[in-house]
Amino acid sequence: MPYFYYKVVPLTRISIDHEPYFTYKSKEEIPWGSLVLMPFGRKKIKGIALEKQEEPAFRTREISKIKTTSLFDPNQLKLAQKISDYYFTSLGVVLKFFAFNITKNIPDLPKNKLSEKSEIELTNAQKKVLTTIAKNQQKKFLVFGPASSGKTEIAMKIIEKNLQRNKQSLVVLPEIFLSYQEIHRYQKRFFDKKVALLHSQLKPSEISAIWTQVKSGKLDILISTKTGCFMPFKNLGAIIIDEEQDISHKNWNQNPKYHVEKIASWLAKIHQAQLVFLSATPSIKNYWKSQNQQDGWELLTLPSLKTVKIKVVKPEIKIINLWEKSYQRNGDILFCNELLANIKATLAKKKISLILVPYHGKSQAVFCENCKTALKCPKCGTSLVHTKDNYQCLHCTYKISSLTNCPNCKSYKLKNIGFGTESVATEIKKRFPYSKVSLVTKSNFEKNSSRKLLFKKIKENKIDFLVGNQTIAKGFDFPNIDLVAVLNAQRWTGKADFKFDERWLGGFFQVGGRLNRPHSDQKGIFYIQSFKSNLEILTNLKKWSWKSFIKEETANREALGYPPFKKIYRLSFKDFNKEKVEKITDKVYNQLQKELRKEKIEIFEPFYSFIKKKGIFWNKHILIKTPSNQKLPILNKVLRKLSVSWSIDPDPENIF
DNA sequence: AGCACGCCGACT
DNA sequence: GTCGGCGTGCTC
Repeated sequence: MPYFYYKVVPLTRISIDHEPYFTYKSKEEIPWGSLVLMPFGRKKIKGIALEKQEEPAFRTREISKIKTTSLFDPNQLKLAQKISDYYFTSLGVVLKFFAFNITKNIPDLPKNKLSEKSEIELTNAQKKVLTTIAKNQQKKFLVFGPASSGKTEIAMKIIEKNLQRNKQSLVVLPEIFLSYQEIHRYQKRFFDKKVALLHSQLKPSEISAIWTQVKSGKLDILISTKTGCFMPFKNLGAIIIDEEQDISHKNWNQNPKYHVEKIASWLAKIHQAQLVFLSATPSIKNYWKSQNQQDGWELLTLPSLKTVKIKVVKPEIKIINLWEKSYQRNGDILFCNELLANIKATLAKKKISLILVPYHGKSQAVFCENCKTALKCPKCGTSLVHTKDNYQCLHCTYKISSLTNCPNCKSYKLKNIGFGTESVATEIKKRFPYSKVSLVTKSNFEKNSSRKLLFKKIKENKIDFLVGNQTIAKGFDFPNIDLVAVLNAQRWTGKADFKFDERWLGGFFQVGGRLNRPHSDQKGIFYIQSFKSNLEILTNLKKWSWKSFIKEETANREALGYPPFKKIYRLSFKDFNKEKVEKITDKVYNQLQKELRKEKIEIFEPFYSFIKKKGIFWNKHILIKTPSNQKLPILNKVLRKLSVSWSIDPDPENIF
């Protein structure tokens, strides 16, 4: 029986300098883009079969099984190719992100039960923004507007236009479990359309249902995290990226270290789709690019709605320097007197106080009074966190019973230093015994049932205090939260990373934006307690002006040679053998210096990552700085030659 | 991830 | 010369 020969991409890590295609034979004909199983080396792995080939001169092996026919379409391959080139990751590894697990029995999409079509009349500013977007289909738009300035309304209007043209829309949100209230708005508005929600907690059959409808073009709107970009859109008309600055738009923990901004721009180009980014606190880089109309970016600014009809007042912002206050405190370092008084007043009004604490668990660290050391993770060397029932490492899976003695000197004199979310909740309960305190953790917020219960309680005013980590603050958008307090804000300072201030201050703007929602009678107060004296950048917060911070910070970036003024590459190498890590990173550093000496390229000596040893791995980085907006084919060539054990991030979000 | 191959140092 | 250790590159 004659064989058919196919070009196949094995879904595995292959040197990026090597051709990603291999030729396999098959007795059956295979449709383009099918997921197959085949032998590769001594293992059996998955691959994507592409075009038919002539019989080659070399030996070929046989495809063992066809798993899913036509799992990929040519547009997806085109996008994967782009990602592979830009992020120095082999095509096979990139294609894994597109290889959704499609089940045999595909259910129908769940019906949308909501049905309130609430349309708001647009302001002139919103109308102007919409006409500009409609006129320039090729551009990347950054819509910059403060909280409650009507950015979502812009997104919904764009989606509506695309529905009329029979085109699909993709809405990308950061961490979906923190965006439930936003998702609700889309579902309500488009109750009579096919809207699907894609996230990591769905069952394979549910993902298959979405995948099928995206591919057939039946699905109108896909609301998703960044993974939504890998779906097989039939006729994509618009991509909306909400909370453009959010860190979860970056795939930081695995290769390729992609950012949704890049993926979305390529996807938009392939489909000739509109591309719009929304933010109240845009990233320095993208704001600068849009302001200067670089790389196809365009800036659109929305004024606050207060200038129009809905009155939105900025929250009252109080910044407390705890050093100045500490001499007048009555043994109280958790809340200063002024904050305590306001908490009491909020409680009396039956409104909610949202208390944000930088540490998880019961303390900042666990300290042994006998040998005077803090309990450390034996694998990572970082402080262990005391939670409900154990001491655990936040960087790996290490945990020990909290009933233990000191692993160092066997003493039982273990003491909690400072406070964490759990101890603050306990303390509030102690001081206000009749109040209802709710401890919000990522895990109880991620669970659908517990989140719904919590939201219900909040709406019914059955909660007085919400206590949690700052990262969960953006999940709360309720009119009855009257006070927000950030305790020990200085915890977040001190790391000299280039995006540090942007993240730190941006977090406060987002938290503050939860107060004084439109149509509410909130008289929100926003407290920030801090021990640090570097409070200068907080003046921007007092002014409630992200724009003035951007101006300051852009000047810093330019002076210090950071993005967007310089481009940074971060090369990382990890291994369980410390000597090997040091030897190899030194060798590559010298090699890079030799090969790139003549170019306008700065190479920085290898240095250990912020967490020197993560689990069993030692981790070292090499930084490369180049002029931005300049193609450097030589650098590209050199980086492509690095061995597969290196990880390359061409736009790192942090350096250490 | 595991294996072949090739370069280089040590040794009968 | 030859054995073997290890680093590098390949896997249709």
